[in-house]
This record gives sequence, C-alpha cells and structure tokens, in this order.
Amino acid sequence: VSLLTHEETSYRIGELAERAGTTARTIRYYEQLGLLGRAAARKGAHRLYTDADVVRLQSLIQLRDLLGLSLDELVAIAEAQEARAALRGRWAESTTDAERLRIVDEAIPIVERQLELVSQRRQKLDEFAAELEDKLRTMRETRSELKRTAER
Amino acid sequence: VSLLTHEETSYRIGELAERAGTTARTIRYYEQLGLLGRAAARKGAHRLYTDADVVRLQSLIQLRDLLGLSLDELVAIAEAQEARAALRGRWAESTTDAERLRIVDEAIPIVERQLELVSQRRQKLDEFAAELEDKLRTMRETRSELKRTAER
DNA sequence: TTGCTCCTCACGTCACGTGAGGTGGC
DNA sequence: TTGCTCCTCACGTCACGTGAGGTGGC
Repeated sequence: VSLLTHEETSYRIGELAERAGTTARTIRYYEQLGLLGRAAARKGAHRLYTDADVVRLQSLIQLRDLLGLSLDELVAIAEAQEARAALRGRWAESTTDAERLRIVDEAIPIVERQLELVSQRRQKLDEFAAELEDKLRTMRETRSELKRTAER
Repeated sequence: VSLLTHEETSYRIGELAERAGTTARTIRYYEQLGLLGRAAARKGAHRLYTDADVVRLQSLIQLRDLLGLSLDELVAIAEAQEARAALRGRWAESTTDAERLRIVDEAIPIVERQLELVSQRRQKLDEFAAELEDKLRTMRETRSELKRTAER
C-alpha cells in the first residue's frame, strides 16, 4: 500500500507567475483581493502553490484578458466557484444524490454564462476581422492597379 | 453647380462618446495623448467632431478592447496612420503613380499585422470556448446520470 | 559562504472616474 | 430665462510596476 500516491509538486511564487504568464506582484495583489491562495501554504515566509493554483490562476487570467472582466467580476466568479468547491468537499462524502443534483444545477448556468460571453467576443472579433480583410482587399486592388498602369 | 455637396454633420463630445461607446473624459484624455482631434475644431470652448472622428475613435476602441492594446501602442498605430493620411492629402493631387505605390506598400503591412493579432486572439478564444464546452459537457453528463439514478 | 529568489512596505504609473465651480449653446 | 451639456482643474481609483531594505532556502 503506497503512502506516496500524491507527489504534490509545489511551486514558489515566481514559478507560478511564469506558468500563468504574469508576475509575482500580480499574484500577491490577487491574494489580497481573495482571488488566490486565501489560506496560502507557506514555507517560512515563502508562499507555496499547487498544480490546482496554476490552473486556477491561468483561468482567472484568461477571463481577465480574453473577456476583459474586471477583478471585481473575477472575485464574484471566484466566490461562486468557492461555494461550489466547499460543497464539492462534501460531495464525495455524505451528500445525497438530490443534493448533488442541486450543486450541478447551480454550477451549469455559470459556465453557460461564460460561454455566452466568449461567443459574444468571438462575434465581435469576427466582425473586426472581416472589416480588416475588406480594407486589405481594396488596398491590394489599388496596388495591383497601380502596378498595371506602371507597366504600360 | 452645388456648393453644398458636403453636409458636414458635426458632433459634440457627448454625442461622439455615445456613438463610440465611451465617455467624454476618455475622449479628452485621448486628445491629450494626441490620439484624437489633435487640432480639434471648436465652437467657442466646445469641441466639435466629424463622422471621420467617429470612425477613428471606434476603431481605436476596437483595437484597445478586442486586442488589448495599450494607449502607447495605439499612439504608435495612430502616428503611422497620420503619416499615411498626410501622404494621402497629396495623393489626389500631384503624386505620381510610383509614389502612390510606395504609400500603399507601406500601408498594407500595418493592416496585415493587425489582422494577424486578430487571428491570434480568435484562436485563443476558440481554445477557451472548447475548454468551457468540454467542462459543460461533463457537467451535463453528471447531471443526467444523477437524474437516471434518481428515477430508479 | 555566496547568489538567487523571496518577503513586506510604500510610492509611482496608466487609464481613466468623479466631483467642484464656472461658462456657453439650444 | 431655464436646463442641459459643455469647459477646465484636480483629486480619487483600479490594477498593477518598481524600487528600498531585509530575511530565508538551495
């Protein structure tokens, strides 16, 4: 029977920052806002993070950069996620199927909302791309016309 | 012969802000940075804007929000555009075809670069959407399984 | 022991938000 | 004449950046 089933790779703040594409300062600021490592493990004064923190920070940054959400909005999402995580802690244990169903039913609309925001962004980007392609097309036409008259 | 060929609809700062989806404060700040209305027409102390300004501001905001460009980067793009606009002023007049060709040849890579940035963003958004859809799928599967066991 | 990364203040910066007090157009 | 929008300071805020001075892990 192995007592070493979980290797528990842990990261220092600089490693976490690099993996998530941000800085140590940002991570500390997010901690202050309650976005990350609310009860961060420490080795002395040094913060220690897990793989779960890497995933969590990456997704926060995606929501921030790709959807342009403010940190206030991220806090709201994070709080909802934490409420679910707290429930999930009891999930595997003593929860009944009816309670589990309630948890999933609450979680689904949150992800659906995020998907909706992503779709809106995609649409805007598609329109913008079409604009730019149109612009480029006319410019290239102008260019080739100038080329033709130059050859004559 | 009509002397009224251009109706010259003009906007006040609040109207421009609304059309571009921003605020008067932002417009004044952009003016200060040289992004907009460098030599803004005024009626007394009130700033006046044209349809061209509406288009210009809208595209600045698109670049800012959709691509996440800083105002510094926008200034760089705007300066390049102004250089082209200055040349375009002479375009219709005394420029030779060879000069016109040079202008288009300089303008095309700028738009190509912007399109490239848009494509990168679109790809990231697509990946994010796929992630979310995957998440949603497993959640819905869990949900329907719970429903099934509940029915038995 | 020597670097390197980490720590906590704390002030600076970017991109505006938000009044304060006043003048001008419809 | 009365609102409404505009004007110019100027301080506040959000999301960090950037040292200053110091301690701790490899």
